[in-house]
Amino acid sequence: MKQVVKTLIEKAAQAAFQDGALPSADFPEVEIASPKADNHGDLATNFALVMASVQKTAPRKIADAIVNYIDDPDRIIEKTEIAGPGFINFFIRATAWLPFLKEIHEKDMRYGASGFGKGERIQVEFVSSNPTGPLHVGHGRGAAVGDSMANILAFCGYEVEKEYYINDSGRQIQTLGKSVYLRLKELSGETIDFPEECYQGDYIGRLARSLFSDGEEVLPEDEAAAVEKCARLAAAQIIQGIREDLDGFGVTFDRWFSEQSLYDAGKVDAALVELKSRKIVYEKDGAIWFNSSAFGDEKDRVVVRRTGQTTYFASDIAYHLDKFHRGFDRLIDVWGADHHGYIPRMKASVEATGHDPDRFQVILYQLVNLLRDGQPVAMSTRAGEFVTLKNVIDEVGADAARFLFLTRHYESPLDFDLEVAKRKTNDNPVYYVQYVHARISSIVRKANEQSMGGIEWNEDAAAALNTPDDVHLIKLMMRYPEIVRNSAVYMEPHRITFFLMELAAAFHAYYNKHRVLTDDSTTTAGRLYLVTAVQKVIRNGLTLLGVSAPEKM
RNA sequence: GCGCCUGUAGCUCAGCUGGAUAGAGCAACGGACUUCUAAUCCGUAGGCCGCAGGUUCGAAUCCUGCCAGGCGUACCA
Repeated sequence: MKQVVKTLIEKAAQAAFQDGALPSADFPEVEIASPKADNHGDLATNFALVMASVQKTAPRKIADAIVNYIDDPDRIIEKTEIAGPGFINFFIRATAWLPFLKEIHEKDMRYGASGFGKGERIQVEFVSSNPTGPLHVGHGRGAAVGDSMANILAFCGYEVEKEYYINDSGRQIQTLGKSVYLRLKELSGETIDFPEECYQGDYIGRLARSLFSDGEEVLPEDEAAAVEKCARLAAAQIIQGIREDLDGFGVTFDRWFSEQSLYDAGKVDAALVELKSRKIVYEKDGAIWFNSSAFGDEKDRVVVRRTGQTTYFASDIAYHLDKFHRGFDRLIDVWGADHHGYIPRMKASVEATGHDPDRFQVILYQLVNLLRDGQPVAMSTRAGEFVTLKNVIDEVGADAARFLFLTRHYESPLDFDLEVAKRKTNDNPVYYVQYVHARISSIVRKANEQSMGGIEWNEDAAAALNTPDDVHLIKLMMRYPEIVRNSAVYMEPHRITFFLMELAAAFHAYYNKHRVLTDDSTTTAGRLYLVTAVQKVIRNGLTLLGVSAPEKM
């Protein structure tokens, strides 16, 4: 509809210019908006305002000229008004909306989809939590954002791959091995002094026990080898747990990428060689430094320590280089805000290795505060005492958790209240939205029981949809494809969430005001056609968010 | 100190990338279930959009400077 009106305006402006009613043919892009206030019409444009300076004419005069030259053969427009400083408001004839309803039914699961991405290859990397302990709520937010972002991009015609990067190499893994090893010694009766830098959580002890309780695995005598073995087994076990937790959250990956595999394939060395040949690393104080300050970072960064060990940054450079080598056009990393200091150096490394830094994007989500009834839940990672993501999902359910994570812009800190998440009221919008789907399912069931006719398009039935409430729902649903697209463009999944809440509110209001199943078969058919369209849009949106659309509640 | 994020109704948050009278939910108050699911709806009340300048037809939105909170500032990740 926006397109239709836009074309009408463009043609009108041309015609006005040819007739001399407008002095200049230098027209800007026509922008059509859906006004908030009903008395501002169904659609509106600020075209005349934007053009005022170029035309050197008062905005209202320009608006006048354009309105006069609008040629509307299909009589889509009921009337136009020039308002305020020079807005043109369009009032669309009620029946002109109906064809779009048909479109929703025809496109069905694909309504809202587009080819916008043109098959561009995007990799979304998210969670990528170190395999040194279970996931907590913060990771849940990253998982929800990353996963639905990937869904949305795929729905918009991008070719998307989801990846989890496993830091299964380096010092943290060593520390993990040592922690497990020491707990094992403890189990066998030794008293040991558990170092502060080791992982403190109870899960380390449980892990140690489970790994060696069946007697299949035996520790080598040599301590270094024993620690090494503990590290390997423990990391594998933890990753398995992470995978299961994410599975329970409805999050899956196309690929789990091991950091160690980069070393094994010599890719970290290769990346360092490449940096050397480009002369963007240098030696100082026995270490090798990456000249990231030349690419906008605030200082240079070490890639090889004095000890000869590479830093995580070195393998991260190699990793992202590898992503580009795999042919991705765009890389999106989803990180917690506590990593934001890492962005400039990663951007720098992308540029330094010869790639466009704009093709590497980071979604930085702010941290999650876990609450219960408004009171903070203690989350001491150091002491290893924290509520895991699994705990949260078990308590509130995956749907509620996922939806809640997406009810805020990711740049806004999130208070996640366990008690609110469990509530089945308007406090907790998941159920509010899912309830729409369940309610409509129920209506359809009832209609089938009473054989009140199918849900087919026919002109008479559609013509029964002539109240402002009918049109309001249709107009809302027509905005959905644009919402999805903007959600992809700006990488903001929460736009879908808010749209769903708005559509849900409109439906609930409609439901309370208008009976769908009536004595009049034409009206019934029309309304069934309308509400089942709503049902489809709700289901499509929830699907993008990774939330189920229940038939019953 | 420097960098990033945030500041909008009592609380939790939106605000379509500069548009018209700033919107929801919760909490408060008053209403609606013999009717398709009340996990719902209708109404009332609630605002110096952190503060001060600037940019222009027009600013919650863009720029500058302050103020407050969070995070970061390693040869940790």
